[in-house]
Amino acid sequence: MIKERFGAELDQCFRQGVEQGLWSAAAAGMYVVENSKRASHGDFSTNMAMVVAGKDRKNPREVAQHLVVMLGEKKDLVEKVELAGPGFVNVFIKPEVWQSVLPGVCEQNEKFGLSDVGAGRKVLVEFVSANPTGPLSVGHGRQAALGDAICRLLAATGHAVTREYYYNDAGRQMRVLGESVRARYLEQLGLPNEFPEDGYQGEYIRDIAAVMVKEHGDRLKDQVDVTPFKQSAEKAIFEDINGTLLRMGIKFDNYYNEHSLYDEGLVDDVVTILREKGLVYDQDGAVWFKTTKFGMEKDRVIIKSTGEPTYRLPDIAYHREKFRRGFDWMVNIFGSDHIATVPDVMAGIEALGYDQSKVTVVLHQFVTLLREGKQVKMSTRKATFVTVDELLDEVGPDVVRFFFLMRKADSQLDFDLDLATKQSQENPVYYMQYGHARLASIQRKAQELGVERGPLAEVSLELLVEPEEQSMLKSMAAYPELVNSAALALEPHRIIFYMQELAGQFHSYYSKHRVISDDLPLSKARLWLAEGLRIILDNGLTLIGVKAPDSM
RNA sequence: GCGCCCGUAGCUCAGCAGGAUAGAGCAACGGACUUCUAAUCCGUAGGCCACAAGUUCGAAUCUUGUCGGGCGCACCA
Repeated sequence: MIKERFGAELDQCFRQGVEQGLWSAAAAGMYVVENSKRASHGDFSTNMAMVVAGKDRKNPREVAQHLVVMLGEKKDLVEKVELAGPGFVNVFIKPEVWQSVLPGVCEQNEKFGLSDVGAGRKVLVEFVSANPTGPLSVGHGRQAALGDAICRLLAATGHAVTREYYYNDAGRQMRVLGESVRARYLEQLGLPNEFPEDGYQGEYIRDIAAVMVKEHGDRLKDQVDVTPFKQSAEKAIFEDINGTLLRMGIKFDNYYNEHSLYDEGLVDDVVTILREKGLVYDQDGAVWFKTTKFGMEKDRVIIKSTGEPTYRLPDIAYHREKFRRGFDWMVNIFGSDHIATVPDVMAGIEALGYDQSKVTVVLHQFVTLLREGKQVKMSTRKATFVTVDELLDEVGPDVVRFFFLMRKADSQLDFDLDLATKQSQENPVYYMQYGHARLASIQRKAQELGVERGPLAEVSLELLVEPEEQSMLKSMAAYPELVNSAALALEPHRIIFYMQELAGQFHSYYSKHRVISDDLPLSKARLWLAEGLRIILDNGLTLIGVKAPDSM
């Protein structure tokens, strides 16, 4: 907010310089304003002089000198301006300007930081999308936390968000699942059975079979078609998955069944359209998509010689439906093992005449689970994977979400179970939550003592002059910009890093200064400051789906 | 062999669009609770930003190459 104001003033100085013939307009839009890293460099600094000098072949320090004079005249915003180094211009903002951010924070309260940069654009975010073959594992957990936080960020920035879960209950995987259940069913009836070679060995299969024995007795023992087993399994597993997601606080708006694409002839449509465009051909009994036309190394099969489509075809049809449903932006969140599918689908979108730049794929790297410092090996087929439910049992939803979000998606993530389990200083989750609890506690204490912070308009905010107070106000002013950039970059981890920093500033301040004291005007100002901090911690935690407790 | 991601302090990682003396947490060491919650704070120590070249006023950041780790490269999803 303040940075934008300063940026506008700087632009005006630039234009003024052009008018006065001090420099050309060549550098327009090429210079930047940044937050100074060092207090001695002021609040903001700009490289404008160096960029201008580079374009016009002038001496940067001379250009900077002009700028220093011009900025010095912005007396309602600027305290002082300094020329430094090779031509940086460092600007110190007046304390009262920083103090003025506080009323905005407190009045907007839970709305502070929200924006409408999304302008109501319709965004479809697809994530988790695990087929119902078993409980959600740790990898899905990362995707769930990431996807949901991205949705929250997009919603906070004025996008109309739809959360969608895409699944397939018709493929080979599901058939094997049905066969696995049947084998356990027969086993529990004491009948001969053959467990599929690549069957699902998890205990949950036995549970599903047991329910079937209870409901149907041995009536299904001669059942040749696996459908009833498959259906029971799907139902039970989806209930389980949804239960897990709900424990994490995640609700989808829509579940999209791949099968419906076939029922509505949408898969055939794609083949027909591509064939008409000459982008498809038959060879060796299979149908091939000319992906080489879209810069890929070789063509890909979309219908196998058995007549079954490969996963690409319904994926393409699904994306075509996303476009036809009128979304302006489609965000797909995939594990890095799905990298290979991305170019295929993108080629399909392009081939069908849609704009692939409207599709953004967020790939996240794998999760390594550590227990006692050692990696826990996981396999879906064997029962050796750790489920999200187990994580939730051990550490609770706040810790789970936090750990999954604290790294950027590109990085591999170590989930250290021992660290996550610790309710101590080593566990970074509590740092922010504790900050919020402390801030809430201060307000309670003030009430107990009968110290009213009173109406904001009557509070002497000019008393907030401590360096710690100034720097917290500065951080607070940067929050809305942070939310915007995190949303547009689809990077929730930025919120976490910001809040760790803000909570740190507060903890440090807390141990150095007292909010409530004998000085009533000062107490009031600081109580409002504390309230502003609490609001931002609350809002930020909400964005990543972690609770902001009033006491711990 | 090819494609994508990663390589920054002992460990786990930030570093926004190239900017000034590279940051945080944990671990280590030394301190601080009669005062609004010590799940906290203060201090010390810790670095060839994997390596090499290039681009430029300036590179952890951009380009190329090398090395190391992860994930892919199906008529599986």
